[in-house]
Amino acid sequence: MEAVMNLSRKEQVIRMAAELFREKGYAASSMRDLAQKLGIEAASLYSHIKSKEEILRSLCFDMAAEFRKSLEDVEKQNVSASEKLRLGIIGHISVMAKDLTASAVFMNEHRHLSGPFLRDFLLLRINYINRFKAIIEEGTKNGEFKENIDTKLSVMTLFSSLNWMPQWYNPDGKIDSVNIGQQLSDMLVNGLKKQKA
Amino acid sequence: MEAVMNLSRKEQVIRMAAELFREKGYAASSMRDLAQKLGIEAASLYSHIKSKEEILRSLCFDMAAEFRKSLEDVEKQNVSASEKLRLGIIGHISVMAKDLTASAVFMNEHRHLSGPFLRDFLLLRINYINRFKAIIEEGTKNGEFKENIDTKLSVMTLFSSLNWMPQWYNPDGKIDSVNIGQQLSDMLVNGLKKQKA
DNA sequence: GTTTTTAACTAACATCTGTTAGCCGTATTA
DNA sequence: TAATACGGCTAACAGATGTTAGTTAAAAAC
Repeated sequence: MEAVMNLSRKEQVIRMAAELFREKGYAASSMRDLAQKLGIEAASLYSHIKSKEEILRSLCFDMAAEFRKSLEDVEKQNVSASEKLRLGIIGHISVMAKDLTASAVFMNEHRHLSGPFLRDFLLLRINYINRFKAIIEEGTKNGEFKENIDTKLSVMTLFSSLNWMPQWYNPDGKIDSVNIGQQLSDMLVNGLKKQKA
Repeated sequence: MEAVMNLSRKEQVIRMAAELFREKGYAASSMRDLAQKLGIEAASLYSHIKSKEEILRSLCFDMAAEFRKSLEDVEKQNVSASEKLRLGIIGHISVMAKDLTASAVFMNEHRHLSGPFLRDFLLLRINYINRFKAIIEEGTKNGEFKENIDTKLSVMTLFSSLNWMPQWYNPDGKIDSVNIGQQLSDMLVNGLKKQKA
């Protein structure tokens, strides 16, 4: 149970760091800034974390794991491509909505990961994207979507929309995350779907 | 005429800075890094620019001006809302394609502008977005688009897609910028357009 | 051919950076 | 009650940061 308390305080540090990184960016955030937000001295942070980058790593890879998990659940389902896409979008947005701050860091600050960690992160990311791409391709092959679609453009458009949400979405507003996922997928899918002219 | 040469060298500095800021981010880019890219000493940079932030300012505000100009040309035209949207999208992408590096900086690094400059920038930006929003609203009012659209979501989706382009678009690839704008607007507009069921 | 401009240099500044070492009070555990 | 771990502290480091001052060689303008 010491471990629990330890984690609890450590996660408090990480959460504050996430807020800071989101506001000012990773590189512009100093350990002294972070310490001040917590009301302690900079050196005291190192009782809880090993380095500044360790914080970024845990933020990025924890989010990546949640995104992955969410998509895996969707892939198991035996439904049409457009339905899979819809569920994938809603899942992604739900994961983001659970921690918008970490999501913003995940997507804006990951490039400050060093060397092999950055590499690993990018591999996870491209894998995730490719699995969405596969869903779209499945839809074009079985006739759900238009045949002359540029898959890369489509999937990048989808991802752009998803990834910028933390920048403008207000979780206290009138529109909740499932609703927003629903509308977004409607908007994109109906743009992709072959129309019965 | 001295001014011309001066500008020419100054712009060389700014261009290199744009590349650096894009790769590493503004905060993580040092003046010594920049100097090294140019083969000179850090202090020598100050013969050409007043400060690090001045570089960022000129990058951000120059791009903002070009976006604005492009949209103004479109607004003058007397065409349908969906056509205006199409032209606006193509215009935006064309401006970006003319300088993808500066575009990436414009959109990822503007937050490091200080105080009043950041404020001015954000005002320009929201104005630009609102003018796109107005086009979409025009379309919903005159029956071109579905009535039950969430305008904010739509315009944010559009912007996300546009703004992330510099991250993945390869200008040497097979698909040119007008083509991409065409496809993107097709994808979005046909998602918005009322469908003759 | 003298003056001016351009574009670079060296040296140095004050401050900020991430991080380590070693110490100490308080609360939990044995 | 003694031992341990938690969470903080101060002091300090070695290096990086943006920027200024003053200088100088070469090129352009007069």
